[in-house]
Amino acid sequence: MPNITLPDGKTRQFPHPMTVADVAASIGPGLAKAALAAKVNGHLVDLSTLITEDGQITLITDRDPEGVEIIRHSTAHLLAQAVKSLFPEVQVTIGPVIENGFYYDFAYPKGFTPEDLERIQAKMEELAKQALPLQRSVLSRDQAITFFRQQGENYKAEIIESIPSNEPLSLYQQGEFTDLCRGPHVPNTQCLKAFKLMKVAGAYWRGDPNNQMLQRIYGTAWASKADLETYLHRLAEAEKRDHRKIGKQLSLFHVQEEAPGMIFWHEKGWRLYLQVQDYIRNLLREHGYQEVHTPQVVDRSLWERSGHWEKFSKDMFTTHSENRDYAIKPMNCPCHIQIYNQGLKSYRELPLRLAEFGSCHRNEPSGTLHGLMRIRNFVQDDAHIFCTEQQIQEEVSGFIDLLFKVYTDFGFKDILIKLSTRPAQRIGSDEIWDKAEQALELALNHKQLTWQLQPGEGAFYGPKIEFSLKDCLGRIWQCGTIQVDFSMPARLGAEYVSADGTKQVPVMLHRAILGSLERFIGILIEEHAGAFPAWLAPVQVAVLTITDHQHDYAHQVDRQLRDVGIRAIKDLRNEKIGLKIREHTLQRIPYLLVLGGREVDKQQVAVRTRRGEDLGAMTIADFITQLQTEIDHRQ
RNA sequence: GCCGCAGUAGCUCAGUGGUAGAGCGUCUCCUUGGUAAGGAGGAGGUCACGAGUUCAAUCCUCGUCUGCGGCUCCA
Repeated sequence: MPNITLPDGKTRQFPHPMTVADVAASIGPGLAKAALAAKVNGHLVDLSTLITEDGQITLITDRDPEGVEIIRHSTAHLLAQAVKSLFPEVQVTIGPVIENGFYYDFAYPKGFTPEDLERIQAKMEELAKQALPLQRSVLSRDQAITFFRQQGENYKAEIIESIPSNEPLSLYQQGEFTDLCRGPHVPNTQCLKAFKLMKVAGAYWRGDPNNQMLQRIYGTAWASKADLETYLHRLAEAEKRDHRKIGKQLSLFHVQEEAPGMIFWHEKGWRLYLQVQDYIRNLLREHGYQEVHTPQVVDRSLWERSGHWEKFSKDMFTTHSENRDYAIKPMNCPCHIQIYNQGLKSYRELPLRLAEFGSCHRNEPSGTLHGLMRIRNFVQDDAHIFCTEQQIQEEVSGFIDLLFKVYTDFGFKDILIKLSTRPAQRIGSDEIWDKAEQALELALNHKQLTWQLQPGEGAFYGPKIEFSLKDCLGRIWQCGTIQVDFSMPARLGAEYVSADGTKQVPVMLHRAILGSLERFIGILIEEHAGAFPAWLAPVQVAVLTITDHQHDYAHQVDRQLRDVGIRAIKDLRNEKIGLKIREHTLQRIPYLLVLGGREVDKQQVAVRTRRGEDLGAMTIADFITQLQTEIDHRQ
């Protein structure tokens, strides 16, 4: 006699056990039709689940986020079914839900072509129309292994073998196709109305590069065709923000074959770059950092002592001269320790903060290069803080404050924070790891930040916090970081004299706020879609003449702007004002000053913004005051 | 590095086994025009690079380089 409580608090009593679908039907035919699954006492279950005991039931439809996830998961099964029916020799593996969709990995050495994808999509649509029921059954582990081995599905059998033996396994069958799955799933394939296969890619079995390469098919799935269209439209809009595209349109930078993974910065891109760098440079000076500069090319012996040569030599660019091997520096820290080591340091000098905009080269694998985001030559807003163990937490705390100020100034709000703790292979005692991890954790918690723990993901030399931002397509890129290092100062002989007169090894904190300036600027470009706030805009003002009678006045206006440090250009071409406005608007220049006969007569400028607003005519002095306020406030 | 796809004018792209085309831009001329494209004419390409097949390759095959989408990696 199950007693069922619904979300509105009402209870219903049933004379005998019923399925979830029956419960839905008892509430109303509309719900019975819309229901995809249900949550019974907090657990997601199928509509076919038999309810034998009292419980809380929430029915799930495609209006619930869980409902959309179930649709995505079932669409992954539909994909597998379609692939198996078109390509019987393929073996299935796994097919999870991801953000906005799903993927499924198949073992298929021949690989799928784009044409195959179209055929698969068509097959899926056909199978969806057939309204095939998804039927759940439960097998023992051994039965399941035998079942999949018989089907020739060795990957599935391998997955089951790794599941603890006492757990029963559920299988879902739709038509000819059966897949191992925890569920729940939609009741039949007709519930899958809006999906699209997006791309094929290689993926290693179990994420291990030593294993076989599988074929991964990515797809997106939604509750309705309208949602799917909205998503595809959003995607197309997001692609327009791509920093590589905007970099070309606005002539900020380019790359070419002769220098893979390295950037040719054009004038406008470089102004943006310098603007970002100057901002950080001033901030670091205000916050007690000493800016230094160290060599690009350093003898191999230093890298041997730091440990880089042994561990990372294949990822470093090297050069050779007069019987000596050199490495082009992949990072600044060993060089900073050389500066630290000049002269005996006292505990009174700590914390000592050395900063450098050092150009670093890393020979990243070719397949990982990506626009400005992942490159082989980059500059970090890098600094190393030499301090005592007791000073770690305060330094970390101060750093996080500084980082948030910077990210806010640049207009970022969505910042992902991760704390990575001790890996299996590491140096340093457990006590010191405890202390360092606690210092990082406390610093995060004191600021009430949400963060994610990544156990075992720390560097071998110490734990770290990472601050990441998303690009226009939602890909996550690490930007800021702070890492505790127990290893390198000792390896390279850094010491200080403590209060009791003994020599001690300082702790070193590696830290960067922006991380790679190139990567940060890449994300900045996408965040603003190239329409930078005035304080960052490579060109802040364009002075446009209507006819050549205004040339002298345009020179005058341009001169006045430059005299106060405003980045201006003038456009004196023999073109109509409409064309000039169009072109400079497309170049995302914040302010356009239109000069015609009227402006010359009144000694004014007519101001138009890149958003198309007409701010009217004003004196150049008024315009400068207004713009400078905007720049000063980083609006 | 691995899997797949791509590389044609400065840019965006079309195209074909018989040595190439559009729009925009550039250049010249006309036009002096008031808030998102004024008009006319001209120039511009070793079809990424190297081999092979063929009477003939930008097109087909193989290799290399680079880019794009993923995977792995990211001191």
